[in-house]
Amino acid sequence: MSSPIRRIVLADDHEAIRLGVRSALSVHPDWRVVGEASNGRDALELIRTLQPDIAVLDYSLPMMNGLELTRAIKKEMPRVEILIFTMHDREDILAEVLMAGTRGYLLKSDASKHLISAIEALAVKRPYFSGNVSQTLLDRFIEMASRDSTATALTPREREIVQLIAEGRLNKEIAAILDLSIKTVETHRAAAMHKLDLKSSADLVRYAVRNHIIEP
Amino acid sequence: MSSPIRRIVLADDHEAIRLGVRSALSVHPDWRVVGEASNGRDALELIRTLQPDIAVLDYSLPMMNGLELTRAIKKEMPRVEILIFTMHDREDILAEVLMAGTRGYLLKSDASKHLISAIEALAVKRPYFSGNVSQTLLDRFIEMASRDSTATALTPREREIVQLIAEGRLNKEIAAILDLSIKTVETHRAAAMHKLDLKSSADLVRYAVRNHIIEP
DNA sequence: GCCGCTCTCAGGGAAAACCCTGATGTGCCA
DNA sequence: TGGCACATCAGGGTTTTCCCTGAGAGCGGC
Repeated sequence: MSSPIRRIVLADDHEAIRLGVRSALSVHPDWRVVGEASNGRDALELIRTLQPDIAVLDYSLPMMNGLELTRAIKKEMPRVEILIFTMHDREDILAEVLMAGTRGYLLKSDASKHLISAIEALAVKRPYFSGNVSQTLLDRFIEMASRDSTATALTPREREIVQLIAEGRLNKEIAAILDLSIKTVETHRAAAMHKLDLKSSADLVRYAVRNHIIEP
Repeated sequence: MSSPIRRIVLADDHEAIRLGVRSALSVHPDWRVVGEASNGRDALELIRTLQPDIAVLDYSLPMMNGLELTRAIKKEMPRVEILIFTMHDREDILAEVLMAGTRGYLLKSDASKHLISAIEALAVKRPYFSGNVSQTLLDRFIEMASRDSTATALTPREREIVQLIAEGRLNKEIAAILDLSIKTVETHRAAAMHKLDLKSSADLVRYAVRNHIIEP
């Protein structure tokens, strides 16, 4: 079985680094670097238009740093997986970017050996981290990240309602359970489905199963 | 974590054997023998009323033998797991009862050592077999059994339509794909949901995921 | 040859989901 | 203090699902 194509966008203010990453990624036949940016603002615009699977972002980007950029991307396009690429081996930065929704963190000093593995991990939606980050911090966030996954995009209320829908409840029942009007339930349902780009409620159930919001 | 309660019905024409099985099962705190029958017809009636999780059936039952009984049960109540309990170590019988929908086959000579394991297996919907049945036969049927699971109850057409529904297709789309009228699709959908005792299409999707009809 | 199962389709009505727009209140935070 | 995200609700319409009954054709088993 061949792995699906992964479309990748790079953002780093140093052309040399972009070139290095690009050539490192070229060893993999199914990975396509579809765009590059040298600052955060351009990167966001580029990612909006290209909708890549993975974004490799320098933490210290001009105009808009990797952290702000990550937040912006995750807010708009939660399905884009983000690998933060930095020279800082600092726990506070890692914690920040993890909370912003990143699932990969790679030190530039580790790049040559680990870049491939990091992209591979993100390609199948698994987290990847390098550096001497504390194991406990890592565990805590991996746990959270894999539990939440792309569900980060949903508000708590939406998530709650998605869960009830996926459990097979009718809007009417949900309204009764949560003491809301049916209209409100409909609104949340529609909002969630729109955010996640789901077309039918069957899609929604599969989403909920994949993201461990419910058990199959 | 505590395992859920398993409700069990016994059917054997020898009281002594029922007593033996009952006491063997009593070692397990979560297993309840909720009913006993000494012939096939009574057994079917009992299973209809009690709707147990598991039925332990003698193959050579009076009135209606284990094979016919299995067919009847699986047709009406596919979720009831069946353990055939027999003194015949014969491949043809095994093949018969497997095709009828049994997922457990236990020789009376093996009862003391294997009864517990057999029930344990069925309780978590895994097949169990004892005796010197041929490995190839066994493999072939385990494969089929685990792929089909309780989905045996569905006709091929129903299964096909359940799959498409679970993939998020509308009745209209399914009708177009299979070149049927929407009404026919509705009929199959309703039949499948009724057979499987599903209330909403969300239930149907979860069923499809659990039974590997679709990937989440 | 009749019985039962499967697959096919239909009518018709009730219920629910889906879609869009618009509106109000609340709380946060820059 | 104005903007923004979130949560709440409504009107009003279209589409889809859900539910029921009924029915004919084909096919394999007893």
